[in-house]
Amino acid sequence: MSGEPAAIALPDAAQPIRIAAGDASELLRALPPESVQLVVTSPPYADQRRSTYGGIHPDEYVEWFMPFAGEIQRVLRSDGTFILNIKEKAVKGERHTYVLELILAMRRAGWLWTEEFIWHKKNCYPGKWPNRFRDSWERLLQFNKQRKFAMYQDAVMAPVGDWADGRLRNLSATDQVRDESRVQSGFGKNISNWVGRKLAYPTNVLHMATECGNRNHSAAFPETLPDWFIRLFSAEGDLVLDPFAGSGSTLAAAQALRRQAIGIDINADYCELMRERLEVDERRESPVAPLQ
Amino acid sequence: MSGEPAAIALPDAAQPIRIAAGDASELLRALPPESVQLVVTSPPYADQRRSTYGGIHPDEYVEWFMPFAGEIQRVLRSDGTFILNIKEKAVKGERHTYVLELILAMRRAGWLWTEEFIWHKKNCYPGKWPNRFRDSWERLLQFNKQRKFAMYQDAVMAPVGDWADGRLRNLSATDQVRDESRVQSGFGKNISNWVGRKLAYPTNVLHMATECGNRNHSAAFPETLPDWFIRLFSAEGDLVLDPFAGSGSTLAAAQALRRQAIGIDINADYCELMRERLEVDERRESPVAPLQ
DNA sequence: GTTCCGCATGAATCGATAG
DNA sequence: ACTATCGATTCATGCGGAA
Repeated sequence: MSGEPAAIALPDAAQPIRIAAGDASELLRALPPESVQLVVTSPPYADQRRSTYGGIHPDEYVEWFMPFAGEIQRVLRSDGTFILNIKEKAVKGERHTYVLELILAMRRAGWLWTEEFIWHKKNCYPGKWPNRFRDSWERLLQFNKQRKFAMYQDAVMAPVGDWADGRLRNLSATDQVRDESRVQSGFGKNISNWVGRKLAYPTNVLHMATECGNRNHSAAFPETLPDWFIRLFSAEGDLVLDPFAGSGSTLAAAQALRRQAIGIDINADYCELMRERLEVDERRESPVAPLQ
Repeated sequence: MSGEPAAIALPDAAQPIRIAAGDASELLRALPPESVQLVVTSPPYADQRRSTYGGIHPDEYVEWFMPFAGEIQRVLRSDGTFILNIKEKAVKGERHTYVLELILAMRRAGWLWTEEFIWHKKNCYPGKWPNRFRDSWERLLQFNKQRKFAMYQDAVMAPVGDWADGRLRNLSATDQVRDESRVQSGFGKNISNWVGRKLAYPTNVLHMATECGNRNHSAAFPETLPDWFIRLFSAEGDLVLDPFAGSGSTLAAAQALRRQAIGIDINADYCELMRERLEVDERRESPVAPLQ
């Protein structure tokens, strides 16, 4: 909890991951312009997580967010990408419009709204209401500064079809279905399982379960999500930024993929948890070796 | 092609399906207010289908659409629902904002934007672009006049979960996966397969393949889609409206579910095809019996 | 080592109740 | 009237413990 850096510095080979506690719209001013290749973030949703964050009223959400967008625009490279995970909540029986307003405000500020990916959450929150089903999807908004941006489509190709053609390994029904869902989603870590399978490009719908084993953070999004976007929109050594780093999933994915990364969170305790998770010690020249 | 009715009349028991050729914003004036329980429609997309429809420029889409919305608002019952299938196209590398603007305009006109369902198209159109993946989803916007509306949630419950708990029947891998996908989608026709399974409410993400054998219509959406919404938001005998009826999928689903229905399309040839598909003869008291 | 079962746990939402 | 808090509802997932 001690020794929080007062400002952020650019990562380097010796210290590829930097973590800072504070307000991203202020801390980012220390970064040079056009220094970040990719921003992947999931800001606090409106009126959610009140206990840990301030809690932003839906009607004030756009006004609250745009200063962050402004600094992100400044530090983002011209061929860089900004991925924003967000979903409007239901207010008085209606979906609130602040996300729509946010997209329009971003365009007025000069951003291009390139694409909207759908994150289909297979294990969404349960519940039953007289006028509504469970909400099982969120938006992943892609913004860019230019029409041409860096995109590495081959890095996210996924195997197709073979789960149904008899070459499937002899698994339990549960594992077979899980295997199938992994294939459908386009996510999976064990590349060796994919040898000999035909690869295809994914679509703009991503199937992923939310993270259950929450690492002392109320809203971790699964590491496979930033992993996918980091592979798609950056190369090794590129700098990735998450201005609302939370539990550090984006940083962990960036670290595993050998990208440099900066994580910022208003909550100093979360920053400390992230440093532990990533084994980052900002006081040293290089990451601390695992203790055991 | 002869004998097009000049106006639409309310369906009745003898003639539960009515089809009219013309501009829905004009023809609907013949209907009494608060007479329709559910509207399910997929209007021409912006700048698409220019050969068959007029082709609406994205920048003028909201202005073009709102007169239809106005008449729909008039004829819709106060506890009725309006389901609008739409998706913005990419223009100059960006997603166009006319759908967002449309939602805001609908709210200004007094509609409640109750929910946004996602239609995940499993077999979306193939293709590859340097800066974009295949678009495999569309919006299904739900609008209402009041916070309280008719909703029959039990009518769309689907079996769940059992693939994971060991009670699964001893099926081949392919059948198991197919079974699972049917469960996920919440759609399925063979009710007998569901006996003894636990039912659960679906979510707001619908998994459906697009219709392949398009019936001489450039953008048929699958009949299972209107089928689902008709079961969810109407009861037997209720009146369903599709002001952009196209190939008649909404009418066919309504007919099969014993709802009354009105279909309107600007294209008289499509109306004739619909009458053939549904075996509707507006000149008689009752539907014509199949010829063979 | 596997497989199976039970259980806690969520970026939720509505309606009622209380201030 | 308007806002804040609480209880009830519900299900996919991952974990631990047991067979």
